[in-house]
Amino acid sequence: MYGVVMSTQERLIETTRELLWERGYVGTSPKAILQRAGVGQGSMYHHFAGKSDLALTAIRRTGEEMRATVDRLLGADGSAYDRIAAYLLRERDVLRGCPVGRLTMDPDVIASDELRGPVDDTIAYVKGRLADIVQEGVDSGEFAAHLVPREIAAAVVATVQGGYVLARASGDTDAFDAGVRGLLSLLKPSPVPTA
Amino acid sequence: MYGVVMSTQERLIETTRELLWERGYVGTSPKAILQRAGVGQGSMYHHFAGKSDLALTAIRRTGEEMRATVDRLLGADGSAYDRIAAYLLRERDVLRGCPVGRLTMDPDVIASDELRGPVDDTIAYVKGRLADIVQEGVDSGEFAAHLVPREIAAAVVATVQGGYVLARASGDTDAFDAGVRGLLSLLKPSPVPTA
DNA sequence: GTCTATACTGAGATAGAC
DNA sequence: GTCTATCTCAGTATAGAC
Repeated sequence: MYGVVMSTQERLIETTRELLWERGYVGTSPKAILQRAGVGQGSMYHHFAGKSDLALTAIRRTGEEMRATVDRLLGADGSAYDRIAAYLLRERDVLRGCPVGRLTMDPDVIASDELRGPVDDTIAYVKGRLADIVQEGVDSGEFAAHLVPREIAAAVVATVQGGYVLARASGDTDAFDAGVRGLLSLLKPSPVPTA
Repeated sequence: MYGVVMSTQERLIETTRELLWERGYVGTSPKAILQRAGVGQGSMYHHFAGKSDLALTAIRRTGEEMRATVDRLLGADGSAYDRIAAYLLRERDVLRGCPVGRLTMDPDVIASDELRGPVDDTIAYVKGRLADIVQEGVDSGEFAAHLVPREIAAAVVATVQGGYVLARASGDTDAFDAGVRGLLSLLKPSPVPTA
């Protein structure tokens, strides 16, 4: 990506993705986007209808990227536990938070069905994929039969999203890691005493 | 609280608490506060140095309130599991999110050690109290000995904070409840086969 | 203490030249 | 397509009257 010459339109989208991640929708002004992208006002209003239209394009792309990442992590080999652990333990820039989840705290995003749409879809997709894995684990006997896949999946995604909150509150990534380790310790299939 | 006559200063603080909860720090303007409080500009700058000073006062109070709530829930009778469940299952206005946790997504709050301070302190306090309960549960044999109290506490708080994200993304409180139930199903002490 | 008036910058969008 | 005016209103704060 770096060093690649991007079209003006691409630069606007990528810059908007960065700023939405850093500052959210309310905290991101068209002027800030244009300055960072090194583009004039006219270009933005030529390619996009306005701030919300540009943001929608950026959010959709970020959502697509996240699905691809999740597919890669959860589609790998290994037990159900291993794949869930891979999702939880993946390298992250923890203090930056989640580029999708953070938008749920944005009042203007939540107030707009159009902007909230891709956020909702992306998170629902991740939960669904995780629920599939948990179901596999239950079916194979790896996980206890009483576990409800969509509930475990929700807990897993919530731990990640909440982990960002803990880490950003303290300014320390350890808080994120602690939560993840706690969940994994609860999820770990105990070696069944077959005696 | 309702119907009680509040001083102008009190009205400013309470209104700011509301708006910070609804819209965050970046999304809350002094003008919006003044209009909702029905107060003129002068009063605000008489009692407070500016937006950040007023916000700091409001955040501190919200943090105190949260500690009191947590003390009440975790100080009740019952097993460790029961008290943690009480915390997780307490009545909440889920779609509003957490008035403290949401501030961690606010770039201006995170950029200011002064504003982030009470947010960090409050969340650390909740984690600490929960860790105490988990430690009790481990000591009494209610929880497995390999569980690390501060990790389980982090997972519990993260599930709540992340649950808000899931619920707000979908516009449905069920997503929050699912995550909480998932975590509780993992945490539930299995009836030990004493045979 | 509280109010209104004023000031200045930024947010968000439009108009029109090149 | 991209740029630079220009416009209107909101954000944040100060000044000074009552």
